[in-house]
Amino acid sequence: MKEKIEAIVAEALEAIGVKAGVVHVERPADSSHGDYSTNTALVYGKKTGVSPRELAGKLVEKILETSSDEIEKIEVAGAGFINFFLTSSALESALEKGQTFSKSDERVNIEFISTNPTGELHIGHGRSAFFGDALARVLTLAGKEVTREFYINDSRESNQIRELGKTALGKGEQYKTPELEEKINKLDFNGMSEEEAGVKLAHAVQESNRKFIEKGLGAHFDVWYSEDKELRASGANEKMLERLKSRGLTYEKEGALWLRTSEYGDDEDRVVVRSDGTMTYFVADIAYHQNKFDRGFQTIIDVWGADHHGHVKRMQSVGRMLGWPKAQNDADQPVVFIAQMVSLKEDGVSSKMSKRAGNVILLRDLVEEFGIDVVRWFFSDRALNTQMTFDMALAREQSEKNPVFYAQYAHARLASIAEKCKGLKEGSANNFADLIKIPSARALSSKITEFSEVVAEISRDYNVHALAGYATSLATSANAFYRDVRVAEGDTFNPSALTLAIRAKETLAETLSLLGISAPERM
RNA sequence: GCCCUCAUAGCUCAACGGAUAGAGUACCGGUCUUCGGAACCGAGGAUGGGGGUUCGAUUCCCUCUGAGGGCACCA
Repeated sequence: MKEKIEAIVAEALEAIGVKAGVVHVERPADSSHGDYSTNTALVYGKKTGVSPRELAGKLVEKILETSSDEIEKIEVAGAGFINFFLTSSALESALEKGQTFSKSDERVNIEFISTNPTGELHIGHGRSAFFGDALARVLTLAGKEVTREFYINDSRESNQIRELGKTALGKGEQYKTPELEEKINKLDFNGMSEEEAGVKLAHAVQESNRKFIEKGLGAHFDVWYSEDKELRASGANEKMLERLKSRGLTYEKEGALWLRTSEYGDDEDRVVVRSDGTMTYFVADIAYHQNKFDRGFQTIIDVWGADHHGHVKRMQSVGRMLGWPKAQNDADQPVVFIAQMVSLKEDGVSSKMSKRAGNVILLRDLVEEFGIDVVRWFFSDRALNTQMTFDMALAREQSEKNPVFYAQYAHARLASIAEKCKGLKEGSANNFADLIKIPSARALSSKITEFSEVVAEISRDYNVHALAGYATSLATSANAFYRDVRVAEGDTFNPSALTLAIRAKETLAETLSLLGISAPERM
């Protein structure tokens, strides 16, 4: 419906001789401003030298010429806004139709979490984990072909694997935690080199992380990409290096080989081969992204932690260097999302989470204490770039009054009503048009039809946290409806009210499911 | 020193450059013979400072202050 209004406005704009550009139609916060509203006259008034209200008047006149049975009323309001009020039949058919998303042949690869196989996931990983997972769900629903990918930094030539190996052999302390020690004690590293021991231990760590991600977090991956196997052993790294060299993109300095990234937008050039002859991780990273394009993905999304933001520029300069295509919205590739840091608050004092200081909170512990639904909600209801502070005491205190329960409760209540109606007789006719004369019933209907718009918008702007906000407001609308309209009365039920209640329940469940959160029938 | 984020109500967070800046929580007051009260209704309470662009700025630009992160031949 929103697209339709946008088309109507754009058409009217053109009809009165204004060069059609982008037209924005939105849902006004205040329902007295209609179902949809547009600021088109304000935006184009200036360009055409006409006052916004005058232009709005002309547009409305034009729109009214081709009367639509979907629009009940159009009005010009405020500085020049045009407000649209839908007819009950338009609302009803939008409600029945549900969400429709046309299949797109856009192939999207989204890589997230990708923790090193040197330790467990901590709360900092929660952000990228839940953001990536929910985004993948949204994009899939929006019709895109999505591949979820996890990159395993397990190259036996990397320093971290060597360090891990040293620790395994008792020659080092790096990455040592009680959990890691437990793993070391269970494994046999007899006669192994540091490298071999590192690979073996990394494999064990990765395996338990994978289990936790799938079972504990409920996030699944289509591809677990092994750097050691796919890039090192396969020779892809070497091949990439040769390609860079042969195209004259590298040069030698101080015994090392440098890549000319600064000529493509980076702050400085980067080392690709150290003076000892080994390749840096950067080569693998380049080869990896090239491989994603080679596999046929048009959009490559990376979700990284804030500590990796410095890599964005160099990676995108490589994109320009190698001619990687732009993303659909003309963004540089790879498209990178940075999850801001999680800081801790203990006894009212903020502190940085640091492994050395021993104040790391594992994601596992959080899930065990609060349950996956609460944790998912907590990490998903705010924008990715907010620097969230995690107050353990506050989380504990608020877990019982967490907004996630509010949404789940509304769902359970609607489920209970639907269940109850199964044993009742259909009551006297009460059609939809009559039902939505009740403001809260109309508001709920409208809110339900907003679902597809929320999904469409997130698939464009990637603001996944809008889902939580939508779930809350849908629950609020459902509660208001519950207050005003009785679905079951005595031994009969109101058919159109029941239909509305069921649609609300389904939509709430679907929204929660996009967030990876359960929608219980009873609580 | 350079680069990236961020600064909104007591607290945790929202707001394609638009209409009276919204929620939750906390505090205060009210609803209630419950299709499930984990509910509903109401009140008070906010854009860090200073410039600029605009018909209009929380949003864009400059600057100051404050917070976090990054500036390796580690990943």
